[in-house]
Amino acid sequence: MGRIAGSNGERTAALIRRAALRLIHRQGFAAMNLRELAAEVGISPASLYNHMRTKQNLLFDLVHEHMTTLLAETDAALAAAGPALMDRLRAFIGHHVLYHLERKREVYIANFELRALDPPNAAVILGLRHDYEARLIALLEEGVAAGLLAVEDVRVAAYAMLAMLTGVCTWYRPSGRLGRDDIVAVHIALALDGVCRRD
Amino acid sequence: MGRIAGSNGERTAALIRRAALRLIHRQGFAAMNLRELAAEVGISPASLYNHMRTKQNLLFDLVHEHMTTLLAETDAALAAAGPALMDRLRAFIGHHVLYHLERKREVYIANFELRALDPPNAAVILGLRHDYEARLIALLEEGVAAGLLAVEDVRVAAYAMLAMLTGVCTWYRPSGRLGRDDIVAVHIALALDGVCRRD
DNA sequence: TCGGAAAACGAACATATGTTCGTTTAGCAG
DNA sequence: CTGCTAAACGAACATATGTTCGTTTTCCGA
Repeated sequence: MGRIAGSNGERTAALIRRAALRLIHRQGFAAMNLRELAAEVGISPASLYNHMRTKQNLLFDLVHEHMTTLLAETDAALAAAGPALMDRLRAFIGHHVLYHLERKREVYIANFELRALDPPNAAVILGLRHDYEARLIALLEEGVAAGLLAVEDVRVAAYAMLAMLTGVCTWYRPSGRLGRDDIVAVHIALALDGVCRRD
Repeated sequence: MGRIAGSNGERTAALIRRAALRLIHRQGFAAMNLRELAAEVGISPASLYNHMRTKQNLLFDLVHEHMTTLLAETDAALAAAGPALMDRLRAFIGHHVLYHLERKREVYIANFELRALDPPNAAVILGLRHDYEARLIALLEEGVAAGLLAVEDVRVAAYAMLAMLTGVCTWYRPSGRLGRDDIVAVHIALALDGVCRRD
């Protein structure tokens, strides 16, 4: 059997990436085998190698694209927000939650399959993650300096906020009770004001 | 070669569990192979089966013991706190963070290796997790009813709080800059009051 | 139109991996 | 002391898995 009529490299590559995201998200990278991935795409295991170098490289590509997209979109959202610090902080939170609602598979994989990356690949991703965290840390520091925010430790606060905001990935279902805007609003309120009533 | 002088069933079983926690935490359950585990313990792969039924069962035992311990300790902490709602809420948060600092490997595994459990095993663990979440949801509902708390959605708020509080597992190092009590205090403040300054 | 690149396939390889089996030795109850 | 059980071992099995190879067929630029 040779090349199949109507086959198209770019389309097949996209199918592979989408199926890989599903499978890795459901079972984890180590538990996803390439025969299963190939079956999902509808090609033979050998054919996967027309579109990727190795299994490890496939994971790296998926995570790397996600991280660069996240960074670029975040900067765009910050630039689009008003100049006031609280507006930019709200923009950061809102964008983070929305992005994580829409691309929860990518986010989940990027967060929890870091250990499956080869050390050099992991270092690249950790660098990008560090850049992302730096955006929030800078906002918090600016807010504290301006007297708008009160946190005992900026770095820990940033990590805690990110953990909270990223948590939506683990339970969100598009068919759920709340709409996206509701979820965004709840998280902005929680991050800024906590659960206690303000009088 | 037969039984080794000084060998002891209970001690070996404990060594296996401890080594398994380390390896699963570092590499993930699917990526941990039993030859590596056996080498870490200092026995042969075949000998593992004197202390466990299957690899799957080992994971289930680890997660199950963690969840039942967490539930029992939480109830004890709540019972030991004062009767006022805010005292109990602070006790829940404080205990959660402390427990997660001290047993971050168990927590990480219980949260992120659920998908590696067989469906019947996973159902048991999900039930225990649901019980745990119910403790916090009940506290939040009581606080809202009493007018002490203000959250738009109790269930989402509980999930968000748990995600934030559990996040410490991903970055905490005992040798780090902050002591445990500092970290607990920061998280209680963040969960209750958020990052905004209160005047 | 025609030849090379692209994109698929079946088959196989080398290795990894969970598990079992038979055997052997140490500990301990009677 | 004796025999049963606990706890270890080496060896092997059956299967799974990432990857490569040679081949075949389609697409497309020259």
